[in-house]
Amino acid sequence: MGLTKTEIFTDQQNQISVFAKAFGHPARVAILQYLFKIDTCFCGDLVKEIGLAQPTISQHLKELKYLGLIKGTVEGTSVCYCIDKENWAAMKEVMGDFLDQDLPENEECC
Amino acid sequence: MGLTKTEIFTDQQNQISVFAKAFGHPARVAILQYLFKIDTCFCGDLVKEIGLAQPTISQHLKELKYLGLIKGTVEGTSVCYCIDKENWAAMKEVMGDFLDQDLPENEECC
DNA sequence: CCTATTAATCGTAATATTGCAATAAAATAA
DNA sequence: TTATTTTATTGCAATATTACGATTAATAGG
Repeated sequence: MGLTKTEIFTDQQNQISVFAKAFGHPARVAILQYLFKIDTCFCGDLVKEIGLAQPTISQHLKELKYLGLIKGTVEGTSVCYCIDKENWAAMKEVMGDFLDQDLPENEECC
Repeated sequence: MGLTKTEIFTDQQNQISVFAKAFGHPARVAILQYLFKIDTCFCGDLVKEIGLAQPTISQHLKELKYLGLIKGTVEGTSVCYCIDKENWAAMKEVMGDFLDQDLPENEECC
């Protein structure tokens, strides 16, 4: 056990949870917010910005890259990171459909 | 180690990650979607709907209740669950601020 | 070539999460 | 009171995640 039973859920439900899990750590939230704030590629030292060890940041970046939310292009000895706009928009649609669900006012409800 | 360093992040970043973590499991996504679909309190057997063991569902419900996303009121031997509309709206605002960040078209970017 | 610089990977320890059997608790019905 | 029904809790095993030291690429500049 300890293993999520993905097979009993819909693709949509699994997709939502995979994206949500990516945002489920403040370091990844901070990385993404920083890339948005910088508003261009960031080819500097993300480790200094966030405050975790370099291997830890690298690991978080890897996850975000794997999901396609960020892109990384080699620029000399450093790597340039930025938000993948298309994939971010696609993710937003999936998450939006889930979050923007609405309930009519129902007075019979608890 | 193995412990998230929440103290180095902002309250907002931690809040986003806590909500995201709640959606980071397909069972919790499924539970929430079902409560939205039912569109009223659900006082039936959520275990049959989702397909996990009763203690597992109970645990997921506990987490969602702890975050305030759902309410549960005792109704005889069973419990009535529904979305907490106010808290859901508050959560949506926090997550929305994060997800709806936008980048202007920047051709100098990678 | 050698030496910095920067980022990725490996290995590992600590903690967290998931899932369920067994059990307990709470309310109803007989 | 004694079942019955429904949900919560406990305890535990399996897996996942987080973090970082040590090491390994990969590139740039002598």
